[in-house]
Amino acid sequence: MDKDFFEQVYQVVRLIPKGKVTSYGAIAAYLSAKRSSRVVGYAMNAAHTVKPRIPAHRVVNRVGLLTGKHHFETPFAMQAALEKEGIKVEDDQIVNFDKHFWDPSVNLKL
DNA sequence: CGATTGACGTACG
DNA sequence: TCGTACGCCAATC
Repeated sequence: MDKDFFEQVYQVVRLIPKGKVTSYGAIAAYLSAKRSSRVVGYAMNAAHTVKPRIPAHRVVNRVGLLTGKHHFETPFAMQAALEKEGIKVEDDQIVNFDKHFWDPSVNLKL
């Protein structure tokens, strides 16, 4: 099994603290593949096929937009999950996204 | 095997 | 400042 890019992505997503969110580009950049941001999103697409469940609801695009909410079991699942963690979501967009933003590299540096 | 799409991001006009 | 175009990697048609 070639724990490829996908495994790495899942690993990072699982490391996202509760009440925090990150972006595809951040994960891609952390994996030194910022140019493959799309692949990160694709990995998330298959995230539901991996175990344990991947908190994909904590992963959004760089503007904090819940672009992938439509891929959840229900479009509300993502927003509900975020709000449940204390993150406000308005118009499918995370409020104070920059404030809730979490970078994988931060976890390492610290 | 070639073309298109996608949960993105950056560059250019 | 806003809108459009392109690139990047992988999977699907």
